[in-house]
Amino acid sequence: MVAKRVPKRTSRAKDPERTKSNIIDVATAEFAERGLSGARVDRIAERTQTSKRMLYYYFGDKEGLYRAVLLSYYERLRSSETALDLTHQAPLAALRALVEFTFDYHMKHASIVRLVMVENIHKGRHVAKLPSVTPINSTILDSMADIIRRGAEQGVLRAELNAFDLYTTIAALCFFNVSNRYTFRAIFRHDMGDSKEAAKRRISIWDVVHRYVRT
Amino acid sequence: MVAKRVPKRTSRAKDPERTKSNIIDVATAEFAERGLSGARVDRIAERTQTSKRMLYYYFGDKEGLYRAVLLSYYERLRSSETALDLTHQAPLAALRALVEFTFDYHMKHASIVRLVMVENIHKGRHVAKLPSVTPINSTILDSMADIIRRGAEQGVLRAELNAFDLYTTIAALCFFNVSNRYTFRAIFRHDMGDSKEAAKRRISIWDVVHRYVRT
Amino acid sequence: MVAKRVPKRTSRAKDPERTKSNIIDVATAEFAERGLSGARVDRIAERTQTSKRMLYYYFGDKEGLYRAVLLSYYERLRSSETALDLTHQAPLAALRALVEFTFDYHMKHASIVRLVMVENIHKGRHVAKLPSVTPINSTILDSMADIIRRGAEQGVLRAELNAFDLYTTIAALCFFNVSNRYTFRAIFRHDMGDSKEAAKRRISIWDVVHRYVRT
Amino acid sequence: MVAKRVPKRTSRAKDPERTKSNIIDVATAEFAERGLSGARVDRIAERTQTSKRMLYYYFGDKEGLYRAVLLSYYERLRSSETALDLTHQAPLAALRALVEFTFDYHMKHASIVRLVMVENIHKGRHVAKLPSVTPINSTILDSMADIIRRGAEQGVLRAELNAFDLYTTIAALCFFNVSNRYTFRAIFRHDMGDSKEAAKRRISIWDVVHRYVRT
DNA sequence: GATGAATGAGCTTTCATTCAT
DNA sequence: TATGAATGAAAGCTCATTCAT
Repeated sequence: MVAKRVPKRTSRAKDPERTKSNIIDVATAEFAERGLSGARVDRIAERTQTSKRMLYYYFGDKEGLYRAVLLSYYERLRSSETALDLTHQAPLAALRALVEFTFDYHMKHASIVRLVMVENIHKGRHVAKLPSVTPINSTILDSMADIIRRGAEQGVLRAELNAFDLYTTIAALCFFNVSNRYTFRAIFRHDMGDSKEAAKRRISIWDVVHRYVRT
Repeated sequence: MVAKRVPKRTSRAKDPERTKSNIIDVATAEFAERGLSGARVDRIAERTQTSKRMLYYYFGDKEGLYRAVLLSYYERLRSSETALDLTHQAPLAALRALVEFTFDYHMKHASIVRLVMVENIHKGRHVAKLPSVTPINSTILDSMADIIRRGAEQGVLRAELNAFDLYTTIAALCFFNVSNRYTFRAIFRHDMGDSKEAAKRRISIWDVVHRYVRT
Repeated sequence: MVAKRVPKRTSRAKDPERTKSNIIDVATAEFAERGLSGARVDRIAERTQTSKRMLYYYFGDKEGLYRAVLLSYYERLRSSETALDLTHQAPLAALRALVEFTFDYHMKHASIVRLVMVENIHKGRHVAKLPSVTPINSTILDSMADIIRRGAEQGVLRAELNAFDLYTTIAALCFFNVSNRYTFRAIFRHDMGDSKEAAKRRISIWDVVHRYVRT
Repeated sequence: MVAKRVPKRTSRAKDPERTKSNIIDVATAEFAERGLSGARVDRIAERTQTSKRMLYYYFGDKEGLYRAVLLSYYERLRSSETALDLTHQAPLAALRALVEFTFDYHMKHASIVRLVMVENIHKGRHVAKLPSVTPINSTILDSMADIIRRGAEQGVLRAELNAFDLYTTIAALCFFNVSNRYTFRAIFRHDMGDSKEAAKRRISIWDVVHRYVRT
């Protein structure tokens, strides 16, 4: 009377790391595209090399998978920022590099912008559960502070500048270009995603920042 | 255990407009809080003065209700902006008024910011179906252009300024403060929603804009 | 992209009480047969006049349904016991009536015995959540005490008898005959469910009780 | 996030018997606690010194393990009963010893009582598959018959007593105290597991039996 | 013998929507 | 117009079991 469950085998590769990162990649796309509640576990599983069962095996539940996606994003962002190596450039050049990198990074990785939006819709409930995220990200503020200090010493940047405030300004200008693209297109018939428009906006943003920081 | 059939309605006021706006208010909160797929029709109906049936009666389906919510938002935003009456103020004063209004409006109506985020997650699919939205919103660009023209004439604003670009800058800076509040708090331990922080940021944003536009 | 869910109709009777009690009947059988975790919601739904969805509509979840089943059992047991009307019979006759009723009731309603076993396996976690059960059941102890008091006054029952203790004895003897039937059959090749065996046991149990209570 | 492959085994003692009895101990607890369908193979494996594979290696499947648990219980019960050595005691003393042993054994080994309940829920389907159980257990009936015969000869026990019937009475009274503990607690606010209550009940049960058997 | 990774079937639950009254 | 009852489809998740090493 107790139904025996006999799994049929299909024989697949046994590389946990590969399996996990494959799942995360697919999940990133789905969560970025549809949000947390809009995402479908089945759809993620389908596009994966593995079965749905493995999502649960490795990540516990849908939310656990979502959290893993968030973490993986922040880790990648940090690596990219670190690679910029701002400390060895002249203050203004470093700042410009940071602005342009930030702009380009957001434009290129739209799905990440979307993920951050999704997470804000959820009031940051899930990032808050990733303990490793804070230290990862505050390094960017250190870089910012370093640029300002050196710039002030050399007389090319205003000494009153605040690192967090300046970073917020840059982030806001770059993020918005991607985040609000669709409503802006609908409302103003202006496509911020168009590459020509984007190029102009990139220059414009540097202009805004430059005029704000210079002495 | 047997639920006796006791009508829960307190007011049987058959006022369609009242009923509809009540539904929209409740729905706005729900959609802003949970997004389109996270929102629950049952939850909306529960918090309404009416029954679930009415919700379908007036708005067709969940998406129709969501669209109605979006439209209602844009209409209210327009009214508020119109009330500013920028044309009769000196260019710089008008610009500052607009910046501060935009900042305050977003801060005060966080649920609207969230709604816009939700709509962008859905790639603007639903605003696009609201034909009346475009004309509603492009008036703000006209105001912007008017300020720039007058400012340039009076020599207080740079003539090269572009209306759309400038408005985007302002919108980005103000929107971001609300939209990315939660991830910033988790990542930088900085609460952009705190009123003291907000007051400082408000000044800072005007500073950014001012330095950008002045001659 | 948002899949519209359009229910197809089959047109069915609209009698909530009927629907609910139908579900409870079917569920009683399933839970008694397989226990809480062994029971299948699908199987219950299948044998019902309604759909699976209604189980959740009325009872919340599987456990809620199980609780409703338990409650319904205790309510029916109470009615039956009350119908005995022990107070108007002579003490010994009343006691014998109670013993025989208890024996017969357990024999006839084996599924209820099984339900009580299931609930004890779960350490009474679910009955504990049924607030109305205690008052329902303690009336039997009152009857018991009344019989003992009257019996002692009339000199036909020992005065030292304790109501709870005596009831436990009766319950134990009657319950066991049904509850442990299967292991006894396997171990002793004796079928306590056989009607001849049962008839003998019924007499025997009254004999045990009688010898215990008489002066 | 990457689980490094560190073997958790502390003792690699390849002692099959030891391994098997370890598994059975853990499984006994799980099956007694949750029943057959409520038990989780994963949970059992976790609490074992070995891996899940071994569990299948030695017992075939979940049901095989359950059967092994049942068998192990009946074997232990027989040893204990045999150790009582009732044949060399005076009839009444022997009977009392048996009653008190039975009571104490059930109280002490509640998990065994639960296991028997579980098995009865499953209608004895699994004990029935254990061929060795019948002979094991009928020895207790032989002892019973022996006591009655000797007691009747000596004029201290009623000659009409039936071994099976008497044993059933004793078993019922002792078993119930453990088996129905939780529902009784919920219903009558009486804890049959409390040691004071149990001591009183132990005396009471002997009283019941004694009055039943004496001449 | 021993272990982590993998599997498919099936389980409980939820959701937007519509019918009967 | 209004409302509780009802619905099918599908969503998230769990389970006993087996493979590769």
